Amino acid sequence: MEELTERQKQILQTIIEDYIVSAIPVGSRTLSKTIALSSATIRNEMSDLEELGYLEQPHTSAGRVPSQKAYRFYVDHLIPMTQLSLSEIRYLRAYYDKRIGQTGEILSDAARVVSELTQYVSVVTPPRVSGVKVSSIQLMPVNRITAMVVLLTDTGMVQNTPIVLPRSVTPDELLSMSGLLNRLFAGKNVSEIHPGVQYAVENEIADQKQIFDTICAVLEARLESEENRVVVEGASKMLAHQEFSDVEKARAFLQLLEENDKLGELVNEGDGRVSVRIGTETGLNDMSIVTATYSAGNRHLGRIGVIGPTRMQYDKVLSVLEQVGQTLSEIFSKQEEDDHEEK
Amino acid sequence: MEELTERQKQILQTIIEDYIVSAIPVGSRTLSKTIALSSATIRNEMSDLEELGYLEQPHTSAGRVPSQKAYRFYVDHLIPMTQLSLSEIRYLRAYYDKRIGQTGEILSDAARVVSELTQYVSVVTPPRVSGVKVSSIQLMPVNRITAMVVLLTDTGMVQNTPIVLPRSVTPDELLSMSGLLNRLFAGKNVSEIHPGVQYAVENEIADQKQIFDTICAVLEARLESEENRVVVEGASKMLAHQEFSDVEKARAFLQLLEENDKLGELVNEGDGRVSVRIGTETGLNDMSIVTATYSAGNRHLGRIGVIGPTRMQYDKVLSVLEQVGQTLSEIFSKQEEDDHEEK
DNA sequence: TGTTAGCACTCAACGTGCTCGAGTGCTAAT
DNA sequence: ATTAGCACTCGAGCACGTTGAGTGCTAACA
Repeated sequence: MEELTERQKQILQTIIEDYIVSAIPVGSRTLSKTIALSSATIRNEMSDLEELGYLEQPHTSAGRVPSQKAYRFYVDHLIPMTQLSLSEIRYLRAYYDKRIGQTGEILSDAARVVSELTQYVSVVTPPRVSGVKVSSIQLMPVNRITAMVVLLTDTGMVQNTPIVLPRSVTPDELLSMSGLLNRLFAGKNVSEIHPGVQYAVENEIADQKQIFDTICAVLEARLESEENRVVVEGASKMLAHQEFSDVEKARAFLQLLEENDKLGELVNEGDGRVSVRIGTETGLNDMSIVTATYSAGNRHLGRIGVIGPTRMQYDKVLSVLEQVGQTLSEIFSKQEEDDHEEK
Repeated sequence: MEELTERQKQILQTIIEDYIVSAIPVGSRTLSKTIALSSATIRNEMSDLEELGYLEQPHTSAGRVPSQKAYRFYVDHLIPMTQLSLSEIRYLRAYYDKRIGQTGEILSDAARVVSELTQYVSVVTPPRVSGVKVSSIQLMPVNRITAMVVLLTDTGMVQNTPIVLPRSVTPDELLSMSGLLNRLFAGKNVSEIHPGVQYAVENEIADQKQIFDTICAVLEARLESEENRVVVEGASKMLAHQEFSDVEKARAFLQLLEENDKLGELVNEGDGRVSVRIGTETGLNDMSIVTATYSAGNRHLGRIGVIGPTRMQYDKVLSVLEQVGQTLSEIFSKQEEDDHEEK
C-alpha cells in the first residue's frame, strides 16, 4: 500500500475528526480554515485521497466523507492519545471506590459508566466459566424433591440454581452431598463441572450417583446459559445519533440489543486486550464495535464494549474502555487476593 | 353525564376500533361503509360526539380521532370480550409447562410472552418483600471477613448478598448465626427483617449482636433495592408504532424504560386485579398503561403490565395480561403448595 | 514543480405556488 | 329523522425556480 504523505495524513485526520463531531460531509473551504493551505490545494489532495479509497463523496457537489478504510487508518495510525478529563476520572473513581457487591451490579454499573461517558450503547459480557474457580458449593433444601444449589466462585460471584431431584432426599443426605461436591470441585475451574465425573466412593449407594449426576448436569447447563447473559446500558442514547434518525434502522438496532446471544458473541469476538472493529469488520452494516477485556489476575473473564455507528469517537471510546476494563480487572483481582489472604 | 344513544355508542366504538388499527383519522365516508347509515347522518352524530368530548379533529378537513375520554368509555363500557386464539393459548401453555426455574427467568419469560403477543413493551415488577415469606437463611463463608447470605423464600426465590462483617468470624460462628437467623425469621414475612430485632439470648456475647444487626441491615437494604428491579421486554417493538416515528419522542420513552425506579412505580401504581390507565391518568403524555397483578395464594406479589401509546389494542392487551397474570399466580402458588406438602 | 486564484458546473435543499382529494358543515328535499 | 347536494377547508404531493456549498479544471504564479 502506498504511503501517505504527512500532509495527506493531516488532512485525513482533520476530515475524520470534523466529520465525527458534525456528521456532515466536510468541504475544502472548511478545511482551509484549519489547515494553512488554500482550498484548491486541499481539493487536489482530497481528490488523491479519494482515489486511494480513504474518502467518499455522497454526490458530486457535496464534501467528502471518510471511508471505512479511513477510520481503520485513523485508529491504527492517527488516533491521538486522549487523556480523560479530571472530572471523568473522578467519576470513574467514585464507582471504583464503591463497596464490592454483586457481580451483576458491578457489571451493570461499569456499563452505565461507559455509556454515560461515551454517549454510546455499552455492552458487557459476564465472566466466562472457564476463567472462574469454584470457591464452595452448598445445597439447601427447598422441599422434599427440590433443592437449591448455591455456587460461590473465587471472583465473588454467586450462582443459584433450583434442582428437582430424582427422588426425595433428607437434609442430611443433602449435607453429605454438599461435602462431596466441595471435596470434588473446590478450587477447580467451574467449567470442570459435568455429570459423569468419576470420584472415589467409599460407601455411596448407586442412586446417590444418580443424584450427583443430576446436580452436575443442571448446574452445567445453568452456568452455560448464564454465560450468554449480557448487560446492556444506555440504549436510549443511540437515538441521539443521526444515523438512527431513520426509525427502521433504529428498530433493527434495538432489536439486536435484545438478542442477547448474538450480542454476546459479537462482543466476545473481539481479540486482544482492546479491539476495534469497524464497519463490515463487525458483520453489521455501518456499525463499529470497540471492546476491552477484563480479567482476574491473568485469567481472562469477559469483555466490556461499546457499539455504535461507524462515525464514532474512537479516541474517547478507547480511553474510557481501557480505563474501565482495567478497573474491572482490579476489582475482580482484589476479590481473588482476599481469598488467598484468607488461607 | 349524558347517556349516549345506542347508535352513538356503535359509531364511537367503530371509530375507536378503526383508529386503533389504522392510526389515521376516520371520516364519515369510511364509517358509512361499515354502518348502514349515510355519511351525512354519521357526520351529524359525530358532531354531537365531538361536542360531548369523545372525538377530536386534528384540523377542519380531517376525520375524527377518539379522545382520551373516548378510550376511557371504550374500556369501561364498549370493550368486546376477546378470546385469545387457539395458537396464542398454545403459546402461553408452552411457557407454563416449562420447568419452574429461577424467579427472574420466570418473570422475564412472562414479559417476553406478553410483549410478543401484544406487540407492545411489557414491564414486570418483582415480588414485593411484604408478600414473601422466609423459607430459610444460610450463611456461607467467603473469606475471613466476608460472608454470603443466601435467603430462600417460599415462592422459590433466592436472594444472595455479600456481607462484610465487623470482625473476622469462624465458619462455626457463621453456622450458629445461621441457626439463629432461621429460628428467628423462618416462616415470617421477609419484610420483618431489620436490625434491632429483639431475640431471647442464652449465651450470646455482645458483639454477636453487632454481627447480627449488620447482617439484618444489609439484607434489608438489599431486599428493598431488589424490589426496584423491573424486567422490561420488547423495547424494540415500540418503534413499530407510528406515535414514535418522531425520534425525540422515541428517545424520551426509551429513556423512561431505562429508569427502573420510576418505571416500577408507574407499574405498581395500578390498583385492582387489572388496571387500565389512559393518557394523562398515567402521568405521562399520550401513553397508556395496562397492568394485572400476580400473587401467591392470596398474597399480592407484583404486577405485570404493558405500556404503549394511548391508541392501544386494549381488548387484546387486557385478555393477554389477565391470562398471563393468572398463569404467573399459578406458578408461584404451586411453589408454595409444594412447600406445605412437605410439612 | 508545487501552490493558488478564478470560473463554470453540479446538485441537494429549500421555498413557492399549484392541484387534488378527503373530509366537513350547512341547507333543502324527502 | 334522514339523506342528497354543494360550497368550503386544508393537508399532501408535485413541479419549478432559486440558492449556495462544493467540485474539477485551467491558467497564472512563486
